[in-house]
Amino acid sequence: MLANACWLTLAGMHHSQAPRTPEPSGPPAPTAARRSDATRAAILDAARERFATDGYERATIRAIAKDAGIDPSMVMRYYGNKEGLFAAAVSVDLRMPDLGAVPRDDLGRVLVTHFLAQWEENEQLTALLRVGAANRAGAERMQGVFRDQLLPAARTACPDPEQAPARAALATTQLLGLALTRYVLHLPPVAALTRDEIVAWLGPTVQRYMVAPHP
Amino acid sequence: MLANACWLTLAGMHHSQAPRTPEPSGPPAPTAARRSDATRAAILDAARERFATDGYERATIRAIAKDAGIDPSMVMRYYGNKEGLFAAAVSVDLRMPDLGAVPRDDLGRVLVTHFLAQWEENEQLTALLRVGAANRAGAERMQGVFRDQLLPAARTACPDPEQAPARAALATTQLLGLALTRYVLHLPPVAALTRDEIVAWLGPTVQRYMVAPHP
DNA sequence: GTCGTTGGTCAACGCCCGTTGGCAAACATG
DNA sequence: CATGTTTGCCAACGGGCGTTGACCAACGAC
Repeated sequence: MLANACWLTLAGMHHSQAPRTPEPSGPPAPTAARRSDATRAAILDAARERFATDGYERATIRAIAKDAGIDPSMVMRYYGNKEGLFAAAVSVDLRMPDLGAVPRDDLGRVLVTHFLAQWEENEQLTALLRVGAANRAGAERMQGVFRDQLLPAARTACPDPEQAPARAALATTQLLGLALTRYVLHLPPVAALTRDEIVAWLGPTVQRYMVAPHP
Repeated sequence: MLANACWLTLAGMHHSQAPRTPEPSGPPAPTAARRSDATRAAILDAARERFATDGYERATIRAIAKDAGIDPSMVMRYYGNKEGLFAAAVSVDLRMPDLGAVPRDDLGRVLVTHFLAQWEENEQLTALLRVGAANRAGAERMQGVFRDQLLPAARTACPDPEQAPARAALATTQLLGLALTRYVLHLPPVAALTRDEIVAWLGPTVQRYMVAPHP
């Protein structure tokens, strides 16, 4: 989950910590529990919330540290720098279902329902969207999510896999537009829609983008 | 155009300038030409570009002034503060056509075509989108554009004007999602689409959101 | 008990930001 | 030419930022 911690530059992780215990062949835990795990988790929680509500620049390390109840220098020790913190705090997993197993006529509804649920239970998605709009590096991170998670799923659903990138991208325009207007801009008429209304309206759109013949 | 210059706080415009010439009943020009108009325009141009490419926080007054070839203090004198500069630089006019005169079956294609053209010839739209995603005040500004420009246009096009807010909002999710992925995130498969392809794919979507019966 | 390791605080550095006020040149007006 | 206004530059301010390194307390192994 912390695999790609170096995100914009390659300079981060000066204070990276290796696990202490050299595997005494005891329990099968690959990394031992550290005494500071609670603090680390508190930092990540605070960071996720700040990044989601304030965006990258306005989410200061000092504010995140204060939210977590510790000193700003702890953030630096555990995550190297601000970029490392963002990389550690925001590791999006869309939990894409197996689209091959979904009845073809339900694809649109299933996708919209899935994304609505993901977005409302995981504030990392809003954080990533905000930073993606603010930052070139954030935009590249979003491209990575599209490439590594959405595209493979689309390939299993599209009739012609060669069309998968375009079709997945079209669906993404609709789904990200919904997220932007509803969770970031808070456009009143969008925020007022119920989930069922959104699925009823957007489902056919995504359905068409995914499987309808090229217009 | 500079009407609502005070944007976030009410503190701006300390150095607001009134026109000097007290209307000598000469030419019908309401405000006389100032010697500094070229500089003012250069500042606004540089500000629009910086806000569009860097977003609000990273677009510094110092960088904008350097781009315009003048001293940062000039920006303060002419536009009060950073918020005043943004308000002056970004005054979006979507130039909405009279949708009542558009054949009902062409509504979707006309709207998508119009937005594509607007977006590609006016970098203020990208600037506003970036700031809207970064900033609560920016988001409110986008809400204002929706309320004052999109909604009135939608009322003349929707069969039932009572449904206009929801229908205009749905169309906005699709159009802003396109702008976000194409002009901000630069998602490769979206950037690769031609304008005609976009119109062919998104036109029916917007058409349905605007006039199709409630699902 | 002793001592290395870990968790955590504190004070500060250097930088860049928005912003301010003073001053010099260019201009306009009589 | 003399005077007031506009245009512009310069140097600085106060503050917040990311970041660093010294220092202390608690813990764990032997």
